[in-house]
Amino acid sequence: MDVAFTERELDVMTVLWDRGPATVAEVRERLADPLAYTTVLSVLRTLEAKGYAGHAEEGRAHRYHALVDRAVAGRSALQRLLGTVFGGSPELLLTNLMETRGADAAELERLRRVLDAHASEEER
Amino acid sequence: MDVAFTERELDVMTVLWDRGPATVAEVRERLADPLAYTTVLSVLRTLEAKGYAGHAEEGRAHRYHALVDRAVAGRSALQRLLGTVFGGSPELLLTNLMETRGADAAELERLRRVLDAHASEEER
DNA sequence: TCCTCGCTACGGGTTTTCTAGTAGATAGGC
DNA sequence: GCCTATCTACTAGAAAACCCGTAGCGAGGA
Repeated sequence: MDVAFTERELDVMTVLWDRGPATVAEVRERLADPLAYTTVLSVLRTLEAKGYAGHAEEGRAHRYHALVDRAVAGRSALQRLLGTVFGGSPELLLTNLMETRGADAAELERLRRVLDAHASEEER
Repeated sequence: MDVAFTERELDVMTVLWDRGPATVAEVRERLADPLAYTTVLSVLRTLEAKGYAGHAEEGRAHRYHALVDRAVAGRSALQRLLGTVFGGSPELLLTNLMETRGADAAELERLRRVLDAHASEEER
């Protein structure tokens, strides 16, 4: 499954992923940019029209929830990025990631473990 | 510096990054999607208008070249992705990357080295 | 010379994105 | 019962993205 969000849609989806099902007002107050209530509603509706989100009635309000998994969206985006900006090289991607945000020892250790986990996966 | 490309612009920039300065025709033939000559020209012109690309005259043709570094574009995109889809967690990002495309032993080794390089960087 | 080919310039049409206002319904307080 | 606050539905308009056609120009071959 391939997924593609616009910038604004991604902002909204992030809220749904982070906080779980939310009403328009809840999404709105967690958004970084100050948008009108109806603007947020519009974005949620397009998201729903595209099949990326759904909603359940809750009293008078609608509670929206993500229909695509965060990981799935991540895969699409990462693959795209890998194929374009990073020329298909995971090392380049990782290097770039490391250079930008300094990782402390603990985080480096966690990252190593991710690689280790995948290494043992490979053996089987 | 923050950079943001549309999907199509990214396709075109990728060609410029991969192949170096190129004419409209050259970009066009390396694009995955079959686009009209004038369409490619339009994209190149938008890129230039945004300051992301430039061109030099070459006979009757124009040879376009990237003005933003691949790494800079990568940083912007990665940061954005990290902050939204991956909830700020590099481990999650790396995990996703590993899960999608199986990495062989050699590649895992290269990735480890990237982390090592950054670890020694940290010590200083 | 004349015609064709390849290139840019210019213009334009369609769709999507982004933002928000207005209208109308309803629940809850006074 | 009535007013107010809060929702959704509907509408809308500007801007951007996307795609391409036509015109016009100049080089190079017939």
